[in-house]
Amino acid sequence: MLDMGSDPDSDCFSTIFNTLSNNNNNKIQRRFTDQQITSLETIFQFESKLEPRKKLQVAKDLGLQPRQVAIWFQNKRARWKSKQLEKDYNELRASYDSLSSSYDVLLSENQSLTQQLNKLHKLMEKKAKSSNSGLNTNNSTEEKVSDADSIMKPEYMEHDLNDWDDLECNQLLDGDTSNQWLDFWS
DNA sequence: CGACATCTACGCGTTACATCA
DNA sequence: CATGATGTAACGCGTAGATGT
Repeated sequence: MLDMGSDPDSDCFSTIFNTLSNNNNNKIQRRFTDQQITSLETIFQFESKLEPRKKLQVAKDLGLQPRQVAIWFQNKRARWKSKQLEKDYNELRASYDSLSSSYDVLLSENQSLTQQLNKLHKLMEKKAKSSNSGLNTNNSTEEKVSDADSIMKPEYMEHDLNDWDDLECNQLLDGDTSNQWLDFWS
């Protein structure tokens, strides 16, 4: 992109332009007064863009050139947008951090539950082996509930333990399914 | 009615200057 | 006092929409 701003020749144009558009200065930047700023800020709160007629009126009221008012609103919109972006970023960041910590908690719970399931699985295998070896003296068709079974929640008992291998447990927190979990907990 | 030129306002990036730590 | 960081008025450029020819 052509950078006219850093070109000395363009400064001549700027000077000419300033002379034409600003009666009394060129290159001398004059800060707006506190009253002018306050008025402009107040107007901006209600309308971030000015109708041409309103712009002329504001310029007249504040003793500014209409172009100065237009530029002030342009810069103000840019500053507001920048701050808004920063605010949005911070909110998203906080949301992400919250989700991330929730995920860590879920991951920890998942590992704990997986360990419990492994222990139960081994207990069940042990029990099955002892039953098959004929050492089980209980002839009743209804087996006595083992300690392992007694601590399992009913909803877990609905599933065959063989279906709850490590892979499947881990899948709960992997890929697309993790979103469902996070949605559920949010 | 469509094509083109001109004007206007805007967003974006940048510059030049003022202010402050 | 010098200097770097920050804020801000103003600018140039590109572009979209409105208007005129």
